[in-house]
Amino acid sequence: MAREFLARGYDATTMEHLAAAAGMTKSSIYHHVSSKEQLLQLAVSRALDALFAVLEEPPSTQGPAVDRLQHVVRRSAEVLDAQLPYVSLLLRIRGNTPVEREALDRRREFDARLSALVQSAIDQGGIRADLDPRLVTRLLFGMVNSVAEWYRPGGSTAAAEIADAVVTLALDGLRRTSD
Amino acid sequence: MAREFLARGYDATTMEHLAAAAGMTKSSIYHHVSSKEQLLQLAVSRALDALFAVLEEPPSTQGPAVDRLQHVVRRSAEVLDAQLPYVSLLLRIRGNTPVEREALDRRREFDARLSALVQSAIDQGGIRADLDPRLVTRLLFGMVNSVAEWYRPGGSTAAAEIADAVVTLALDGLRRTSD
DNA sequence: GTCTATAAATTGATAGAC
DNA sequence: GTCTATCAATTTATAGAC
Repeated sequence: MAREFLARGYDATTMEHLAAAAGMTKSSIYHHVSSKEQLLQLAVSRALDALFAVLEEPPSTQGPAVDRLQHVVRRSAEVLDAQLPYVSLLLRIRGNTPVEREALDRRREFDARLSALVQSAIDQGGIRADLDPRLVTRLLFGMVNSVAEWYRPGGSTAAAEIADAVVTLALDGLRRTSD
Repeated sequence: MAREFLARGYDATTMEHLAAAAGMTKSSIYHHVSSKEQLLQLAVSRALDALFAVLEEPPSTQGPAVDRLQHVVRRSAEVLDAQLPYVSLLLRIRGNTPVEREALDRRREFDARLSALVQSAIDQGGIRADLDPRLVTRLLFGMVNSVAEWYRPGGSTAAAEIADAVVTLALDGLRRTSD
């Protein structure tokens, strides 16, 4: 279901598309859900729940902020892998309807939590202080989220490799490492 | 026009929306263009032309690959600033129609050029060699492109500051710089 | 070039049988 | 729970006057 939205985008996916993919007719779908928008609601809630859960994991709540940040970055990439269609849907929301706007509100709350984490890491001297924390947060998780644009589970690139690359690139950069 | 698409997304923007924004009626628009999809065509072509132009600028074609890469990253961020609605539209294309698929083809060609540049930088020892070049390219320009999700010209963050932050973060990373 | 219709197709959703 | 209609609204696009 969310796979159909992933392929074409929410607006371009019709109930007819969903019905064909589910092997039933349009009207049968309405026996299970009340509207197309409710499907969107369910999907983005699933994504948001998974993302917020990362913030509650012990490694995200204990220890130096840099380590916690690193853990959140890595786990966010893994959530993207495990919940790809749902997270993609969330990332593409524009706020066109009440349901979308509520999802955007929750997402902004999540982003604020990330931003606070980056700020803590700076305050503790764990990461460089010469860049705007808000900007760093956006670029860092923009990089993580961009994975949703091309990653497909089961492809040639494993989720763990991606998570490692993101963390390495974000923390140490591309510059030739010593030598 | 492309601003309307930027706000709601292409599919969710109706000819009525465009007409209201342009201060005329729906039918008047059809005096200037032949279809809604032609508007998309014009917009994404503009974005692609601007991006490909960056690759032809002398600093992109001369000198060490790292420097050329750095220039392309910085200029791509600037194109995003100057052509935000058009580039956003391009980035959101899913390939639902022939026009969209053609745009995706051109974009893939652009991505291949970027990937070749990253490969050169690795070959010349300008950037670390322990990460997959294809993956690095995707993450690097995923970070650049993610700026389209939140950046609005005239806001508090200047285009130059963003371009600097992207280059710094990508090349040197977040880790506390010496000391 | 812009307007008022209006056509033609698509699409989200419902009614009611089985 | 799934089906066959079918509705009602939306929306892209056209016709033709001014």
